[in-house]
Amino acid sequence: MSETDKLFFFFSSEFPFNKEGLEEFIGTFKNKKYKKNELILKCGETEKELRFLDKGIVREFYASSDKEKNINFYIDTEFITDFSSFTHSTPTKKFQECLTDVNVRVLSKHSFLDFINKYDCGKLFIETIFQRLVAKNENDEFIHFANTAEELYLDIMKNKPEWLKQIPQYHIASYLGIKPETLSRIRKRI
Amino acid sequence: MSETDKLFFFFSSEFPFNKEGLEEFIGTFKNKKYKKNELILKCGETEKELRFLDKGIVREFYASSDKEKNINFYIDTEFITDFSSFTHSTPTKKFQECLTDVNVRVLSKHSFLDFINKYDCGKLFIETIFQRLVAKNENDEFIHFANTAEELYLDIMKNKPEWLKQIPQYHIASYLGIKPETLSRIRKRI
DNA sequence: GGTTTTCATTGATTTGAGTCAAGAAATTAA
DNA sequence: TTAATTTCTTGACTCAAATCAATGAAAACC
Repeated sequence: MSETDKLFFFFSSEFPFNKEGLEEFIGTFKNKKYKKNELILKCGETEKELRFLDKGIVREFYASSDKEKNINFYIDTEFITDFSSFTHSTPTKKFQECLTDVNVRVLSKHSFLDFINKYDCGKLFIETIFQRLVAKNENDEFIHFANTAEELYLDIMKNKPEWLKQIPQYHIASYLGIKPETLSRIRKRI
Repeated sequence: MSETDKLFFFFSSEFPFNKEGLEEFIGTFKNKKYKKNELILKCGETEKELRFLDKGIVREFYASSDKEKNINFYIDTEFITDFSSFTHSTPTKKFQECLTDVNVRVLSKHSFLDFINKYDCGKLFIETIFQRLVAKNENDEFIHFANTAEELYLDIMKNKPEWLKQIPQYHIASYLGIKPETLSRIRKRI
């Protein structure tokens, strides 16, 4: 499937766009490439573009002077924009780093705002995004409350097997909030 | 200030309503009272009303068979609805319990939808709510990443002193993710 | 006002994850 | 293919928080 087709497929199945709006929308995206280990987004920056992951793996994490914590991994084609930063023009608190070479499709905020003004579905898109973010955050919060690190790991085995195939274990450990040595011991137990 | 005035003040300062819409909106709220220790919301229920806290203290928490974790306390006048559950008619994962006698003002979902259809500002209200929820969730997530339990407690001392005056320490401990004995020892250190 | 219950503190002990360090395995580079 | 680097595993030890248990303080109740 071409990159444009993937975007089209993603949008038409996931978002309430009409065909006319969707085709114009996708046509305005541009290609962008990153090398493994490059940072796509840095804490303190303000999002100035919509970014759709087309190929490769991205980890998202918090970092301070003495530590890091992974909060998500992106493998499938999906948006990897910090929508809060994008929508309110506020600095992000997150980093995004390429775990492989990465292709993304990007749309400048300017183009996006033009689009919003022209089509109702653009506004609906942003609404939908925020509602889903709330649902995801609350679900994650509950999952972390209800499960131990070991249970979370079993959950990843079941529901995100591609993570375990393609992401180093020390990154998974950070995502689970434990040290790599501890994850190694959990794996031995299982 | 009367209860209606509080609602009016809250909305007009916080949300982009026009005066006409706002007055009609507030007029349709009804009063409701809860006793200390009563549950306002139970995991598994679906929100069928907008709920505005007018007086009293509410704790919000997750619970499973063997444990609980507090995730928020509400003291000031503000909405205490699970908007995800309300908007999507999905069961909530949260509990809300009164730590004191409580007065709330409620609006049925039916009345709210009527309102949405009549006034643009109603739609904007829900949009704003979700955008703020995302911002709050992300901020909380970062705060918990960057700080130890002791630092979080110092932060509460500084920014939420009313919590420490009015909420039992074992509930604060649960909010911080530690045991009451540990919080007691942290307090001795400070 | 006195009693009962709840909440907070303190001490002694246990426990599970972190730390440190070494070596094995796997991946990448030459 | 071999060498170099990175990642994963394993063991010994440390430490911070949980647990267990008892007491003291405060609040709620009659």
